Amino acid sequence: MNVVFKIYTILHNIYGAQGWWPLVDVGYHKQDYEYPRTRDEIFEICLGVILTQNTTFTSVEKSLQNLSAINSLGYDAIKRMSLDELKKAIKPSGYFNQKAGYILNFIEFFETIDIPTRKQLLSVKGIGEESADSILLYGYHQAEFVVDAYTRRLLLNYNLIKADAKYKDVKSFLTKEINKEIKDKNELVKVYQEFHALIVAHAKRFYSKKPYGEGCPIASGLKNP
DNA sequence: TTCCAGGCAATAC
DNA sequence: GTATTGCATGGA
Repeated sequence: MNVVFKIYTILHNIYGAQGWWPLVDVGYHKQDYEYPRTRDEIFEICLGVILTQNTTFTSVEKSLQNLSAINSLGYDAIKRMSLDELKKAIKPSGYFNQKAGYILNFIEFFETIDIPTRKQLLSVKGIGEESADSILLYGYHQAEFVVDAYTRRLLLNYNLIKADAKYKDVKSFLTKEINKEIKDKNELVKVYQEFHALIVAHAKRFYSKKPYGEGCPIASGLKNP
C-alpha cells in the first residue's frame, strides 16, 4: 500500500465516513453516496461551494439557513430576489458583494447546461480550480480530486509535495497513488469524496494553527504498519 | 488584538 | 507564468 492510500486508511479508521456534501434538509449522509438526487440538490451543493470559499462551513450553513427560511434555496427563487436581499442572506459567509455576483453568474450558467465539464466551470467568474472540482466530485459524481489549503499543508508536512507545487501537481500526485489501489470507477468517486472530507476534518484539528502538523497522529500511523 | 477559515480575480511585473 | 492584493464576516 502506498503512502497516500495509507494516509487515507489511517484517517478513515480514526474519523469514519464523513458523508459529504451536506444538504440543508438531509445533513451529512454517511454511507449514502447517491446524493445529490435532484437538480435542486445539485444546485445547493454548487451554492455551498461558492459560499465556502475561504470561509468556515458553519458560516455557510447560516447563509443557507437564511435562504431556506425564506424559501429561496433554489436557483429560480434566488433569481427572483433583489441583489440586496441576496447579499443580506449570504452575509455570514463573508465577501458577500463578490459572492452574490458569483452566484448570479453561476445560475446563468447552470440553467443552460446539463452536466458541466471542468473547462466550462472554470469559465464562470467565481469558479476556480478547487470549486470546479468540488462541484464535479460532490455534485456530479465525477472522479475529480479536490485540493485545498489543508491538503497542501498535510502533504507538505510529510514531504510528499514541494512547497511551490501547483494545484495540478498536487492533484495528479494524489490521484495517481489512489488510482493504483482503486480500479472501480464508482468506488473511486467515493474514495475521492471521503478522502477530501477526511483531510478537512483532520486538518481542522492539526493543521489550522502553527506549527502545522503538531501532534498529527498520522506520523506514528505511517511508522507502525 | 491578532489570526485564520473547506478561494478567486485583478493587477503588476 | 508568478507574486501580490482586495474581498468581509465570525470564531478562537
